[in-house]
Amino acid sequence: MSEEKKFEVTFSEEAQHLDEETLFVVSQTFKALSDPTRIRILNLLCTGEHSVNEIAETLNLSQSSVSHQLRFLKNLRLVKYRRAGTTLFYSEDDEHIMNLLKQAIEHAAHH
Amino acid sequence: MSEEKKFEVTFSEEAQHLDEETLFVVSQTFKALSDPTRIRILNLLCTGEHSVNEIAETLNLSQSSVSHQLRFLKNLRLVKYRRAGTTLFYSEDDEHIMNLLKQAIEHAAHH
DNA sequence: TCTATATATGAACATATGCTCATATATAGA
DNA sequence: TCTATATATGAGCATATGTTCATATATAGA
Repeated sequence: MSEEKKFEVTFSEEAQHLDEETLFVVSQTFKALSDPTRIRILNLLCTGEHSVNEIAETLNLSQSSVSHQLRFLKNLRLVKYRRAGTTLFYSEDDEHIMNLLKQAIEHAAHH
Repeated sequence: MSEEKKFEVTFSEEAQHLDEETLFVVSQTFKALSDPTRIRILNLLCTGEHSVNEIAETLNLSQSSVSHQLRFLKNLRLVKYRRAGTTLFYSEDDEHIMNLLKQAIEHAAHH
């Protein structure tokens, strides 16, 4: 059985002013979540940390492709890594954004 | 003062199985939210319905560009429209996804 | 029907994106 | 230091994306 958690999400009903920087950050964040490969990687990282090769093998992707995408996600601080010898274990680094992803998956899966 | 609302968001802690269709829908949805122009349009529609020209003038965009983007958003059922003579009033059509956008904006604006 | 206004559409173009391939870098062990 | 393993990186390429421009369509009124 999967454990469940509840989050309280508060936001304004009105349109918010969008300055250049906020607009850029929001668009970049959603861009990160708009690619099937990155979605699969992040969804896998929901289960805990994984090395680059583990990710590549589990998702049937090339090592290079995974590494490129992890760099992308790391630049946006959506993932982080821990080194153990020559192996890098990647994991989530933004609980809030991961919640957005999970919400979208549930929304899509149930409709 | 802006009115506030609270939503309870429930989701699994575990990675969810992602079938092809869910993956496609999720990526398409986030792709819709990954472009600054579409974000600005959706953010404006948070304040209620607006005609194409109103949107174009308010956001300083070309009529053509707005129309193209609205078609994109309409195909994904994120917006809908109501006709009044020759004018089309567009408005939100997916409360859940709009909530994701608002959450992301708040997240970005407060960091 | 003719005209004006509002919106939609398609082509063309420049830029962005994601992948592969080859290779570079980094760490650990012999 | 030499080798093996793990990961990162850059170039090149095919495709996707967002805008503009010109034009088409649709509705209302005279």
